[in-house]
This record gives sequence, structure tokens and C-alpha cells, in this order.
Amino acid sequence: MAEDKLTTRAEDFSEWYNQLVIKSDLADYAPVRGCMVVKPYGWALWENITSWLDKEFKATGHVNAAFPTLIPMSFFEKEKDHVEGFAPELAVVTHGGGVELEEKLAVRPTSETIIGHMYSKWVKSWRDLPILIVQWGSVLRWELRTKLFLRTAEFYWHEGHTAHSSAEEAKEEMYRILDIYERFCLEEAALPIIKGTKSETERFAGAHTTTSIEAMMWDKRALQSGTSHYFSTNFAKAFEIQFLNKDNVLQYAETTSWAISSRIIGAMIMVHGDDQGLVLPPRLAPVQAVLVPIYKNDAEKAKVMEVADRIFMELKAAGIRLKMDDRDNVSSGFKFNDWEMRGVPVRVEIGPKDVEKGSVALARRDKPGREGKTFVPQAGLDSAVSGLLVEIQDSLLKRATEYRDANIHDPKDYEELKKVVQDGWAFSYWCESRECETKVKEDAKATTRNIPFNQPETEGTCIVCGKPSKRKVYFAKSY
RNA sequence: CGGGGCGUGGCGCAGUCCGGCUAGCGCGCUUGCUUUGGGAGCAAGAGGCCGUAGGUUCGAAUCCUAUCGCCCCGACCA
Repeated sequence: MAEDKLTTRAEDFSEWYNQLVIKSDLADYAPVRGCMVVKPYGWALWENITSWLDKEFKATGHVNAAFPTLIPMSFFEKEKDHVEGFAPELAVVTHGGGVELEEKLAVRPTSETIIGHMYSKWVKSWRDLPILIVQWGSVLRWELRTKLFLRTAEFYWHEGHTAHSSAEEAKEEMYRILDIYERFCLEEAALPIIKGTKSETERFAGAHTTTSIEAMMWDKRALQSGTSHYFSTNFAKAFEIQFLNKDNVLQYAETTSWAISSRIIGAMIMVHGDDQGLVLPPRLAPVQAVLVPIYKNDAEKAKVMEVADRIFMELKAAGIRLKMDDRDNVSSGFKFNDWEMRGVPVRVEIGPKDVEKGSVALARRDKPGREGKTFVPQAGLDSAVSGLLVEIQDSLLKRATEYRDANIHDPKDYEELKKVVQDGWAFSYWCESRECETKVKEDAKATTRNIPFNQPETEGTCIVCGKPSKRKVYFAKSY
């Protein structure tokens, strides 16, 4: 069988990514422009992501609901910035049942409008608030240039939409969600991220404040990996979400929305993946460990499978997500490469020699090839594997954090800033003016990512114009 | 939307400039035998109205016209 090697990251990072998504069996191109088919392996990964988030949302008082895919076009006209932001990328249904529709319907690009409309019906009294609803589903945006997981026309996500009786409460909600996103990234996805506030130009269409989590990919470009928005009363005014407060005064609700999409899978691919393929964090991997029995003939097979089956049961009982690769039509070498391509964190190899010695070969995916392989006793393998999964999870986060920190620079002047953002991030004082932001974009093709929270009380001067500045911002090229 | 590339068995491609006989190749697939500790070997098979629609011609994957779609780069992108 001929080798079927992946383009390396150094050769062509974009090509590496495209090939990897297909070869690792996460997704495939759909016969529809810009759309993807998420294959069972990719969907299993997505389910592990969604189930953790769903549990956290429920634990913080949120409930799930479903709103229509189609939204009356007129709804988009109600919020000025929102329509400007989304009109260019709407797909519109013009006919139904063979008849031209009187009012055209947009396929939802996001659901603030239709949910805002419903909230106006549901909210009459301060007693009706807060409303904390999450919708799981997909949305459609007519993107001009797509890439599997990172930017597809249709993508999967959850969108949280909440309404509150005070600005303070709504802002708290925005930050609470961003904290959940941060914990998800650090604890589950092993993605080091930076929490902060978006600049005015990078803000969500119609938002008062947009906060985000930003991650650095292997090629050092930034990926906005999740957002949490505070709308103040912008959408409440557009959709007339009003209630009588405790003082019997009619007032507008304060709303938020927030999302993490299937794009987060793209982030995991581009942060953890290597030239052998995908590397999945153990906590989210659909298959945490794979067993590969090795034998030459039926006599060996019988002996090996007896041990392999026993180990399989033991590891299964320990709660490890497990797969036995007992395919007879491919060689062991093929299987090793195959599971490495799919990013399975731990591989357990059991051959005739291991049966005799009472050992197994244990290979960890974060150290590819033979260097990640050690021989360990069969006795106590369940705790050895469990321990290794934890170790891999930690080492992925550590490695990604070190990589990110090593590639964030503090340029001395504007000339240096232009240089460093070509292959890294810059963390610099910025006067928060649109002019300076635009200048950086034009000169260096880098944008502001976010202004991180909890900055020290120091002052400096804007890296672009030299005016006094209190806060630093990240500049980077982004996806 | 601008620039570039490409549509030929499931996948990747050759053939197209310069029209010609039964449309090839690699991988994968099926069957059999030998293999299996880092991407196995041999043998025999199955599988195609050459993206679509018109046209030119004795004859079109190949030339002409139109059309649909995909990929890459750029612009755009909560």
C-alpha cells in the first residue's frame, strides 16, 4: 500500500488543514456551495463539546428552546447596524409551494431578531425577567470564501439570548458566559485563550459591547473562538421588549447574546495538530484510546486476542472511551498511522511478545512516532491509561500556552509593530481611535483582536499615533 | 465581486494545444493466497453516456458558443 502522507504544516499550512479535515474523517465537502457534511467522527467530537457546554448553561439557570429557521425580511430592518452587518450575507427564500411569497424570508444568519420579537410578546412585567434561553442549531451566512469548520456557509452552534431588567445584570451575564467559554477552552479543549473587549469596528452588528475569546493558531494567526455581547437596550427598542418595573414604570429590557460555533473544532485542529495529523485533547476525543492487537497467525491471534479482550473490558470499566481495532485487512503499521491521523490520544499495542512478558506498548499521540511509545505492565493498565490521558491533556495546554506566549511581542515602535504582526501578535498601547486601527490594518493587514480585561494601572502611548493611552490591545492577523 | 486553476470510474490524475480506431494510469473496491511490532505482496475481477446544453465535422473528452459548479489567492467576513 502506498503511503498517503499529509502535506506538512511548514510546506503549506492551509493545504495541511484542508487535507487533514478530510483524512481524519471529521468532515467532507457537501454538494452545496460553501457547506460541509460533518461526518460521524466529527459529530461525536462536536457532541462532546456541546454536552459540556449544555451542562454548564443549565447549571447557571439557562433553558433550551427552538425558534424558526426562517425569519421575515422586515425583521432585519428594525435594527440599523444589524441590517448593515448581515444584509450582504443573507440567503433569502422567495418562493413557497410554487408561489412567490408576499414577504420574503431570510434563512437565519443569527436569531436576535426573531427571538427579540418573541421576547416582546413574553415580557410584560419585571417578574417575567430574566429570560435565559439557549438555542442549539445551525445558521446560514453567504460567505464569499469558505473553509471547513472555520467558515462555512452553514455552521452549527448554540446562541444564547437573554433579557434582563437592569444593565448591571445583563453585563454580569455577558461576563459569566465568557467565563464559561474560558473554562471550556482551558479545561476541555486545551486552548489557551485571551478574554477581552472588542474594538468598536470589530463589534457585533447592533451590540453595545462585544467581548471575545481569542486563540493563536499554529501559523500565529488569531481566531475569534467565541463571543459574548451586551446589547444595552438596542434590540429591546427595535423589538419593543418593554416591561413594568417594581416602581410601575415602563422600561426597556437589557439583552445579551453569545455563541461558540463548530469553528472551535477548527481551532483545536490548528492549535494541536501536527504533521502526522489531528491531535485531540483527551477530554473531548470521541475515542480516547485504541487497542491494536498484533499477530502473525491464528495461533498467535488466539493468544493475543484473549489478552486484548480482557484489557478492553478493564479499560472500558475504568470509563475510558475505547475502540478495538481488530481489522484483519490492514497492517499494524497502517493502523498506527491511521489512528494518529485521527488524533486518538492513546494507543495500546498488544503483540505476542507482550503476551509473554505481561506488558503492552503504550503510545501517546502528543509525542508522535516511536518516541511516544513505552512498554508498561498489563497489571494496572487502567490507571496507567487514565493517568496518561490527564498528562496529555495538561501537556497540550502547556505546550499551546508556551507557544502562544513566545509569539506575543511588545514592539518598541510602529515600524516594529508592522514587522512582528507578520508572524506573531503584538501587545501594545492603543489610543482606541478608529483612525489608528485602520492604519494598522492598511499598513500591516492586522486587526485589533481584543483589549484584555484586568490590565495593570499603567499608562503608555499609542503605538500608532503616540497619544497617551491607558490600555493595551492585541494586534494580529486573523482568520 | 476581481485574479488564477479545474470539472474524465469512489478518490487523485494523464489524454485536450495538433479531432480518429476498444478512453488510459495510480490509489481505493471485490475475490483468492501469502502477509501483519511503523503506511504489505502477487494474481484475477468489477466499475466511465469524459459537468450540462447546443453547434462544427464522415467522426468530438479533444474545436466553437453558452451555461452550471468546485478549489486557491485577493477584497469582504458577528
